[in-house]
Amino acid sequence: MDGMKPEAEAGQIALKEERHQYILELLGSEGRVLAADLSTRYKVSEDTIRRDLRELASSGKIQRVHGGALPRRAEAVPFVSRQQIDMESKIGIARAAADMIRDGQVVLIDGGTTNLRIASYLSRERLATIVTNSPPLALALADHPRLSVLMLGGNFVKEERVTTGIETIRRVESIRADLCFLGMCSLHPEVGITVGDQEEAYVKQAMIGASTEVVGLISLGKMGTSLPYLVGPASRLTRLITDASDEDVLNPYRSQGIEVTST
Amino acid sequence: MDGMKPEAEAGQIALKEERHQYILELLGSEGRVLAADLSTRYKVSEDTIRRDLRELASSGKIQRVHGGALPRRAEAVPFVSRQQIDMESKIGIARAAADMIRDGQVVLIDGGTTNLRIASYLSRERLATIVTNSPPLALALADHPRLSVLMLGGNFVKEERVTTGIETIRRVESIRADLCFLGMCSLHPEVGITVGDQEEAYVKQAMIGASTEVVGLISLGKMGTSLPYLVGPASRLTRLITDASDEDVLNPYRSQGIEVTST
DNA sequence: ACGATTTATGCAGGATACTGCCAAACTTAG
DNA sequence: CTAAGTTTGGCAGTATCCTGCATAAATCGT
Repeated sequence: MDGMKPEAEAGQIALKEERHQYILELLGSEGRVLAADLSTRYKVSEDTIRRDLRELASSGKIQRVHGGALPRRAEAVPFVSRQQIDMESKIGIARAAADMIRDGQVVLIDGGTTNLRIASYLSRERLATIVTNSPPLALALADHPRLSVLMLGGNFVKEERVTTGIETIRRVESIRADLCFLGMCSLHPEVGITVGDQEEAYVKQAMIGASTEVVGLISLGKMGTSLPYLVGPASRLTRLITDASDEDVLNPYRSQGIEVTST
Repeated sequence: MDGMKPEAEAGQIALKEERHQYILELLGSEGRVLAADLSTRYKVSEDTIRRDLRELASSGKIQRVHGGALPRRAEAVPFVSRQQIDMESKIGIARAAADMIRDGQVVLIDGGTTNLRIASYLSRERLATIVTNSPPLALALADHPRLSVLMLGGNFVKEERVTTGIETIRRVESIRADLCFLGMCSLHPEVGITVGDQEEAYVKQAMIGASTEVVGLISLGKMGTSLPYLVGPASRLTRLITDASDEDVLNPYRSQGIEVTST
């Protein structure tokens, strides 16, 4: 009532969007931000900063940690231990994906740790044909009583645990699938679907072409990022299953005609 | 701007996640880390470092050891298989088989639990091409640094964890291998090599035909038995590796011109 | 212009997380 | 075996976080 702008003088950041922008820049240059530090810097309470950070984190722009935030790093862990990362979200996504499969369908399933989890949530009553280039997935389905599993051969890429190459592609091209679950390394509304390996990109392209419906499974952390090799535009997906819930993140996909399921 | 690596501000690391990231990087570049060293480096107590290491270890990202930690490359997928059967004998057989492989060779390896063990005993220096219809074997080789792995596609037989069918056979027929390790379900000097599945029998036939040398791996308990589907006469084998040592059991094979290695 | 609805912010509290210290148990090396 | 170094689990202090609520600013509809 008294002073219109309590402390916000020239040079001080008073608006939320401005702070967000600035936090991102700072994160880019310093590699880390602390909640307490930001609070004194912008002359706002720590609660406000925390809200800012929470918001930025929920739209996937930063990685929130106790005490502040870090830039979202590309995971430097090419091991099996990726399975542990984001467990919670992957479970939700995988379960939603498993529920999409109907009796009698032919389903293409790509590699990746999220896709691997689909196996756990497939109803044991389900009768379908699963086609995959992921040996771990085939193994995970070995205990399922009614599924028929077709393993796609090819060169085995150790890091990703999938097969690739012309052999894999040829075989995929001779299939007509109802459904395809594509493992997403990264997805960006404008850039599209991208991966870190050229061979894998070709395989994914073939899978997209072979299937009526193409479903992308992607956790929040990978949205809005991109990698060197392009698979295709995001619009090649007919559906997106994700744990992201921020409308600003999801709407760009909806406007491209992609059905979005948020778990 | 170049020197913005974490090292530059090692004394100021305040966030847990930051330390974690840094520890992983350090582990990647130095090959090991010491708790006491990390403590002075980050200016936190050793207790905190130990907690960090414990946490990283429990999520599978590092291997905790007394005094510090090591990278965790050698750890493979948590196989939940029942390979306990005949452990002792299978280890000896698998080790002898692994020793047969030479640099530059193309090696066909069939499914089966004994064959799977070959992966563990393959020298990490060995440079060769492994062709297999066993997804578990391909996975077991994923941590090997120098091998090239070709996965044979086909219908996945859940009980045996191998691929079969015309697709598998066609692909095998287009290969010229130096060596072939055949998993033996049962072997009889007169009846020959037999298995419990027709499709598998065809695949094994193709493998025998595609390889210069054919090695049968068989534990004592399976010798002298037979199953419904014939792969071919015992004489199709050029070598037999077994834990049987009874001359009466082995001589019938020797007299067919088969080299016999008893472990 | 006015009140009503929405949005942003700050504050209080209870809950949670992180850290350092300590004692007991354990490991490693002589 | 002992001795030194290491690890673990419990404890307490502090910092950080979240929830709900109240206030202030901004937006909106009439």
